[in-house]
Amino acid sequence: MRMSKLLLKTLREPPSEAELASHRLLLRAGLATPLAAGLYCFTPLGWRVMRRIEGIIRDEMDLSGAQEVHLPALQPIENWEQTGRAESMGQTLFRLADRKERGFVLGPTHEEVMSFLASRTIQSYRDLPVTLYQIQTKFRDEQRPRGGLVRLREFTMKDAYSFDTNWDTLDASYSAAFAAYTRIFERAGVPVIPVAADSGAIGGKESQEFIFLTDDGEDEILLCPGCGYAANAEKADFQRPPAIQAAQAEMQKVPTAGIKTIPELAAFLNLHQRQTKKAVFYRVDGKPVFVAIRGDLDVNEIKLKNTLKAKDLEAMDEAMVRASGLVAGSASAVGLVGMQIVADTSAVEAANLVGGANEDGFHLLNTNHGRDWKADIVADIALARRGDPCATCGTALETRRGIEMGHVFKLGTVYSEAIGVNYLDESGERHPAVMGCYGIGVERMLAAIIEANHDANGIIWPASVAPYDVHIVALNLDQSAVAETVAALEAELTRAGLSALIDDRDESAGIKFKDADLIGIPFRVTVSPRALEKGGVELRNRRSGETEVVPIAAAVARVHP
RNA sequence: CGGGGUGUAGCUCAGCCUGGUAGAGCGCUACGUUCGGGACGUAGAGGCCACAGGUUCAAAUCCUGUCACCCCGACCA
Repeated sequence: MRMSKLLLKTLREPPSEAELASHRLLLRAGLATPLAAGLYCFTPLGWRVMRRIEGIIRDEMDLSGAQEVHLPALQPIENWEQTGRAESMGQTLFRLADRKERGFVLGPTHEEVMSFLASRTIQSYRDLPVTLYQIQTKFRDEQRPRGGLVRLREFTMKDAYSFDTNWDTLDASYSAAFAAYTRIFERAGVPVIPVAADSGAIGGKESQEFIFLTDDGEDEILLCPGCGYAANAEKADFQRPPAIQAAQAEMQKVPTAGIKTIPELAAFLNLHQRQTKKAVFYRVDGKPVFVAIRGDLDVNEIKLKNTLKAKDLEAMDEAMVRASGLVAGSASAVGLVGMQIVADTSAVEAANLVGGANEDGFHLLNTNHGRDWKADIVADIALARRGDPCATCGTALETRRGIEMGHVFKLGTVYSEAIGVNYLDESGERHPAVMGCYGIGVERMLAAIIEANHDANGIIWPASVAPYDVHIVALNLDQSAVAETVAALEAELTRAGLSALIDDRDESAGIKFKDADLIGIPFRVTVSPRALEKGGVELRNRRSGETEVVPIAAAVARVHP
C-alpha cells in the first residue's frame, strides 16, 4: 500500500476530548474517527487491525472446535419477551418498529436468537455437545459511552454459546472456551487475568471475566497476593473482620445530638466502628428495602440485587424515606414495619451493636438480632475492600483497576427452557440443553492492545495484529536507486507473504519518521541514498529501537517471524 | 439518570469579563527553496462563532431555553 494513496490523516495533537492513551493514539494515528457518542468510523488502517484481531479470534475458536454462524442483529421483540429480557434489559435495548408496527430490537447480545437457532437444529443427545459462535455487531443504549473504544453503543462482539446434555460436559465446553480465550489474548498482546465475576443481566451461575489491568479501567478488581484469588469487586468474597464478642446486654436509648454518620457515632461513643450497625435504604423495583450491615462494612449493591433477585435497585429518594418513616442518620431496624429488612451476616452475628433509634438525635445501645429486631433475609451482601482478609487464605486483599475484555458464563438451562432448546436422551426422555456463553469485545481489545503497547511516540503494534508487517520509508524517492530498491523490497516481501505500507509521500524525512512511530508498525525499513551507500537498507525495530543496515534479503528474513 | 466541564476553521486554542467588520499556530492548496527525526518563504482557500429565542442602533460577547460532546458515579464486551 502506498501512503500517498492511503486514506489516512494523522494528527499532531489529539482532539481535546480524548484522555485515555489508547483513545488519544486511536485518533492521532487516524485509525478511527467519532460519529457520535459511542459510535466510530474506522479508516482503512484501523479496519485492518480490527480484521486481524477477528482473524485471531476465528482461528482460536475454530481450533477449539466451535463452529461459526451468523445471526441477524435485527430481531423480533417477541424473542426477548419470551425470556423476560425485553423488560430486564430495560433502557439498554435499542427498540424500533417496522412499518406494520411490529416491535424489533437491535440485538445487544444473542442468547435468544442463538437459542432459537439451536432449537431448530438440535434434537438428540447425539447432536450435543456443540459450541456456536459469531462475530457480530451489538447495539446497546449505554448510559454513558466512554473511553474511545472502551464502551461503545455499537460494537463488535465475538459471542459463543455452548449446548450440552448436562453440567459435567458443560464444564468441558467451558474449559475449552476458557483455554481459547487465554490463547486469543496472549496472541493479540493483551495481558489479562481471569477473575471471578458476577453473572449480571445475562443470568447464570459460575462466571469469570478476563481483565486487562490498567489504572484507567472501570472495574475494581480484588487480588490476593497470598493465594492468587482474584475477583471483581462486585463478586469478591472476603472474611469479615471478627466481631467484638460480648454477652447480650440490655438495649438502651442514648442522646446523640448532631451525630449522623458511623465515624461520628463511633467517635462520640468511643467505640470501634465494628460495634455499630449501619442502615442503608434502597428502592428495589419500586419498593422500599431496609439494609442493615455492621458499621465498618459497606453494602455491595450487586450482591444485594442478586439476593433480592431484583431488576432495578437504586438509593431511596428523600420522598420515599419520609413516606417510610425512616430517619436518615439515625435509622433503625428496631421496631421497623412496612418494608423488607435485609441484613448482612455481620449485622446478625455481632452482639450489642449500636444502631439508630429512628428518632433524630438518639441511638440505641446494645441492639441484638433476634431479640430486638429480625431480618427477613440474612445474606452476604458486604463489599470487599482493599485490606480485607482473603476468604481462602486470610491475606490482605489488594485492589487494582481493570477493563473487562472477555467474559465466560455457565448459563444452565435458563434460555434453553425459555426458548425450547430440548434434546432426547438415550432413553427417549426430553431435557433442556445446558448452556454456556462466552463473549469478547473486539473494539475493546483493540483499545487494550494500544493501551498495553505504546510509548511516548505512538503505538507499538504486536506483530500479530499490526495493520502491515513492514513500514517502508522511502527517502529521495526521485533517485532511481531508491525507487528500484523499494520495488525490489516490496517484491521480496510479497514473495515472503508479508504486507508493506510504503511511505512514498513528498514529505520531509522527519514527518515520515514521526508518522511511522505513531502508526507503530513493528518494523520500519528506511530506503535512502545514505543506507544504500552503506550497503543496504535500514531496518529498525519499533519496540526496541534497534537499528541496523542490512541487505534486502536479510531485512525480509528478519521481519519474517 | 445525578454531579462537573466544554462548544469559535480539519486539529489545538485566543477573543467573551468591558457588545462595534472573525483571530493565531498546526494542517490544507499553489509556486519556489529545502531534504535522515514534525524545515522555510511567498500567495491562497477555509467559519450560521452548537442551535433557537430575547435584550440592543449593533451580539461570538449580555439574558433564557435547547442540543451535542467530554469527565466522575449507578450498567456491561
